[in-house]
Amino acid sequence: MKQTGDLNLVKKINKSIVLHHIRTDSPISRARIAEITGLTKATVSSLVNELIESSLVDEIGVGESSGGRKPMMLLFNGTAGYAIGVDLGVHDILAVLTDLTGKVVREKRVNHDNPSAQEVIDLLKATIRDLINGAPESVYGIIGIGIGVPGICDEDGTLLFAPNLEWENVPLQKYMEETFHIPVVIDNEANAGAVGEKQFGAGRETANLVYVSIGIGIGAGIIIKGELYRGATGFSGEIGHISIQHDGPKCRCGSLGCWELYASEHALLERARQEFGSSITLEMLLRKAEAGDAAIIALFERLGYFLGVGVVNIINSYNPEFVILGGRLAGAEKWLMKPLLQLLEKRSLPHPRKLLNVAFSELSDRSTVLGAASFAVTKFFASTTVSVEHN
Amino acid sequence: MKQTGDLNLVKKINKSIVLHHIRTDSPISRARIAEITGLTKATVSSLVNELIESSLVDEIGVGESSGGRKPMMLLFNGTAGYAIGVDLGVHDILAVLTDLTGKVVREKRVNHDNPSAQEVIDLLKATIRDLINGAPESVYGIIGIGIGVPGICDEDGTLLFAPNLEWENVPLQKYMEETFHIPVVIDNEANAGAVGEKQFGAGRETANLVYVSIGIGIGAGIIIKGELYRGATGFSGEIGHISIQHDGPKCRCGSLGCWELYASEHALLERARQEFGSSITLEMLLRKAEAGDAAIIALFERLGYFLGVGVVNIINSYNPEFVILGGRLAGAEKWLMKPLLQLLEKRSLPHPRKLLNVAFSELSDRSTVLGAASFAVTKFFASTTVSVEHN
DNA sequence: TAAGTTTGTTTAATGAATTTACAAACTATT
DNA sequence: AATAGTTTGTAAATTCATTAAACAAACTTA
Repeated sequence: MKQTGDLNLVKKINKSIVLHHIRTDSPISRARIAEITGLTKATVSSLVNELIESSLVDEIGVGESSGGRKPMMLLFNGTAGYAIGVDLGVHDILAVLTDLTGKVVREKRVNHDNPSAQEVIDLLKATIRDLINGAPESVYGIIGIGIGVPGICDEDGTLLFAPNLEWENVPLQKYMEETFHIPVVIDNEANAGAVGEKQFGAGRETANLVYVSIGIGIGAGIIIKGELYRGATGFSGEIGHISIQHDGPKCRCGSLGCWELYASEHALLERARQEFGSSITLEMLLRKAEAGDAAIIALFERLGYFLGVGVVNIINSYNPEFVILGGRLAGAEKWLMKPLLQLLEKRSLPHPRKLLNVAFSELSDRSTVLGAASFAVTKFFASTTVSVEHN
Repeated sequence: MKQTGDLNLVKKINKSIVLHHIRTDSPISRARIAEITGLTKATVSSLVNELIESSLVDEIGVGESSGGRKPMMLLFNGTAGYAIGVDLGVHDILAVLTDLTGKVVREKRVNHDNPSAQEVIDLLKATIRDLINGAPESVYGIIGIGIGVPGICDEDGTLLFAPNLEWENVPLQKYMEETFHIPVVIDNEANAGAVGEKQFGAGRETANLVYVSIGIGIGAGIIIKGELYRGATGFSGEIGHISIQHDGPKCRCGSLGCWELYASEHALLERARQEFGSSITLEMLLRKAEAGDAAIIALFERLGYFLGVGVVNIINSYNPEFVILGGRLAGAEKWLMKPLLQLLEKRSLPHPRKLLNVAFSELSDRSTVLGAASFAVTKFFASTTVSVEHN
């Protein structure tokens, strides 16, 4: 059912707008917020005072006058609460405690060699418990947990299918909420990564971006008009399984010639092992390329070409302003970027390309974990200031 | 700038909700609307009376009692105004006059053999003028014009690039508004087609669908949560230029192995002409296939296969509930569908496919023209009942 | 015929924003 | 210094759409 309008809705909308400006443009005065938003000074004043009341905003003293009374500057109080962000990887768990601005306060990384789901979940709980116990005192305490997972989830936070973990139908959100009794958000690691890059990384200035997560497979998180696009049922972005060769080799998904068979880290290593022995790792390849090994450099350049093929497909179908490539391959940027850009220049449609930018992640392996924490913070604010999404 | 909330916004939201229910669930009583929406009877009554005042709603007499006073039934007044919808094709113009419910009142189809842009625009104007002159008297008159074009447009209604018309940078919206002095909406024919199918065709029950327009090229219109998705800058959906063979033949777009080189009507005819002579047409192919010509049927089956390859890519990247195939190839459905479905069954990911449906258009060649008219109607209601989109 | 139900309107109350006014604090000018 | 003008933030009165409560009219059922 559609959400109807009433006075409550009006207040929530305006309060969230005011808070948004304090979060992004602070330090800022009441008068300036009124000017920017079009709300009257009286309205802004009233809403700001409620936000101060609820500890989300602080007055930090007077600012510079522009020819009249000095303004009282407002600051978002990032330490009114803390969030947990988790990147549940195939071989390790990266977890962070952030404040409400997304600043990392503590961080834990633990390995697991992919034992049973139960053992990984227990490890996950212990890791989170540890971060919670070490969190500073605050008004709202731990406001929520966000978890990025390497697979497909539904709206209830059940991990439906994670091929590389070999998990199926794990109700992760339920488990976590039963354990910690705070709101939990579960989403795909590429979606979380896209949000991480949008909020804290290379995509801060961009409303439309695609984050391509390159690892064992290839996934993508798509941000449209500043918001994550999830597709019809919440599991879109399986872009690694776009076929770039309709009669190519068979993929485990059933299709033929999927992009991730050519352009993933896994594909690179497979090929390198065929040519140079089975014990080779990405770190070794990077070292050899750095030392000038032409055969290895050629291998990276070939990968750059195939990355480009898929990126052209992304550009032509999603038309983003920014494509951000994430994952450990960022370390090979210097060999990948040239063939990739050459291919884009040659092959993408002129109109979509005009505004386009391609870059590797700025956050290295933190995009997902920061995005996951950001999910928790967003959910917190949605419940306190605006809650339009009820359906 | 974000839209702030005030009483005006509340009223617009609620009025549009009430009108929406009268448009879709009529005949319906005030009491029933209050029940469905959660608004009070008093609020609904007040809003309905304003809608009656503005001629958009009529009382059509009392309905059946369910044990008390008989309800006064309300009906949307579809003839309070009329809209023009146009499908500007490469070889012809199809234009319709519809009422506010989308019902076609008059229709005109004229051929043009792609002369200069100016001549086509003059023909377009004459065609529209003719429909306007023949429109019935109504309260609001002609409320707007929607035009679907075979190319890429910007937000100002300029046709940036239409390869098959050989047009570039034609400010069509400006021309039309200067001529007719009513609101004009310009959009890609595939986008219009998607909206047409969503409103009036196979996609009525579906919130997430992709309409694939197969003609000289292949385009797509994407509907997410009931709304058209336009990508970052308004020219997304160039899905025909997704490469399905990274080292395939060169496309006019610059890339290699684009889907439309394999699966468009144009590609089919090219191949047929190579094999069976240069004078062959789609109609001839259909007739021969109908007569049992195995070579021709094989040609269609091959096309079905390649349609499937692209549809799998669409499913994996957009994850829609429904893929609707439009264009003249609908006539070959019986030979295309089997290889297409076989391919889907084999190649698409299990989760996205679960809810998926694939079908040919129900509206034959009217999807675009009806969608275009619907654009005009939507714009009209946006300006009279809700106008949130100002930025 | 009486009792209960449903519809739709009327009236009063609520509350969030706006408008207007204003005091406080500051800068610039004479 | 004194004065004028500007800017900030609050206060009081007004506006207006919704809600809640009451009610009259119209209808069904026992």
